[in-house]
Amino acid sequence: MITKPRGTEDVLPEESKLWQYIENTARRVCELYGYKEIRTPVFEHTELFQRGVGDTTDVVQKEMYTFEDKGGRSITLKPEGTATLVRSYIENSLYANPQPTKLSYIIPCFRYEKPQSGRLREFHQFGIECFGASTPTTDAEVISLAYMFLKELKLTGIRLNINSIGCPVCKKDYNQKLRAYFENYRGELCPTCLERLEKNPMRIIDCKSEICSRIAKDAPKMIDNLCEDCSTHFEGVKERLDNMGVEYTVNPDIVRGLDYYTKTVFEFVSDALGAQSTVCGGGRYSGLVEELGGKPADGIGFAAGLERLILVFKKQQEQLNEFDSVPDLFVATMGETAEKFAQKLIFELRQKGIHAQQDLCGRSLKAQMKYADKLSSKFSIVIGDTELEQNSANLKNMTNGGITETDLSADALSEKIIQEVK
RNA sequence: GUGGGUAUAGCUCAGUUGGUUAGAGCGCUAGAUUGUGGCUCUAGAGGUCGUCGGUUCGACUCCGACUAUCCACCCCA
Repeated sequence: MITKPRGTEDVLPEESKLWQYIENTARRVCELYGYKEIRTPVFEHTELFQRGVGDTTDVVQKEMYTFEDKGGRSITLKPEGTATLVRSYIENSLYANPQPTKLSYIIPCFRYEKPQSGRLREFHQFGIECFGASTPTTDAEVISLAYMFLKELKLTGIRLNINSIGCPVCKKDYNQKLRAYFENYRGELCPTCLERLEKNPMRIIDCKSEICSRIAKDAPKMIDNLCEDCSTHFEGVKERLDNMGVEYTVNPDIVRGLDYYTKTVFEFVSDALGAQSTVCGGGRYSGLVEELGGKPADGIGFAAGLERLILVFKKQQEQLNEFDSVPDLFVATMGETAEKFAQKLIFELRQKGIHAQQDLCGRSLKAQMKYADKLSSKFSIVIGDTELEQNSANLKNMTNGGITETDLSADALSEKIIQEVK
């Protein structure tokens, strides 16, 4: 037997209802906010991510699906969405439209990681990006979109954390302070954190090891070391979130792992998920458009992991059946003449928008009725020689057993069904 | 990439200190007098016990490797 590659998943029919519900909710909320969908390639030139996501990040260093195509180009399967959108924004001159440019996407992403629940090698993200607007109002709007999306999904146990990680100016000063602080504890830090001390001391704050996190507790916080511009920006964002009633916690310890973030960063975490609890994460990036060869423009966005949202859904008991099936008809038949007649009748009913089915396995009448029950058909009708002769049959309401007589025409049947449903 | 747990029917799981034809419930298929579902009863199909190798007279059971999966680290959505 050939099995699916490690870290991939089949979405079976039962579950795809949930996917569609989530995707439809995402699209609806985006429309409300004026975000337009953009569709981009599954793969890009490797360089885009090296420069966009950052050469030093784990994602680029060890998690990318990179290969050489037959023309000798280095190609990479998208590990995230932002770099691609920035590329597309520049390449298609979207900056020439009235700004800002508001884009949304639902894409598959690929990262070569060790799978565990909530972490796959192929996973899906719904995200948005807003280019060409640097006001705090923009940050607040973007965060509120994610907030509304999760609210509309009726997920419970989700909290919003926000932070500011500053701009290149204050980041530089801060990194120096941080490095100086951690130098005092050089002997106690874990090996990974010793590496971080050289490369990116901010990540030490995120370390889960007992010793490091105890040391990090008293380390200077970015949020206390913001330059004036960043500080007013952050205050502005908080004020506007408060104003809309979007609940959040300022968490000075959230540090995003992708290089491009500046100023506002945020994440939504679920208490139902264990280690991979971030259900949605994002932030502002000021230098990225320029870094990728465009004229300087600010950007801000987020991405939500669809598989993780689905996990949260499944853990929520009250999976209320709002995905209930529509009223439908099962046509049971006896004999070949009736079976052919039924197929044509069903064909016509479907054109009228009535959901209709018949047996395809050559079952006995009794078995057909059982099958109709398993399909949870709302209505059934039996057609045999008698019915064909009289051009009339009994329409049965499967929920209450009620019977209505009807002509054997698509018009009459669909009318009767619509009446019954009311 | 590191550490640990798990692997028996489509699903959830039993399987005695290693002993011959491997079980249950649910699901699936068919039937319970010939044209009507749900409940009940009966029967049937379905397993190279994750894979490969080792120990043994004999392995689902013990050992090893591999693979998959889960948990934590790491990383992130």
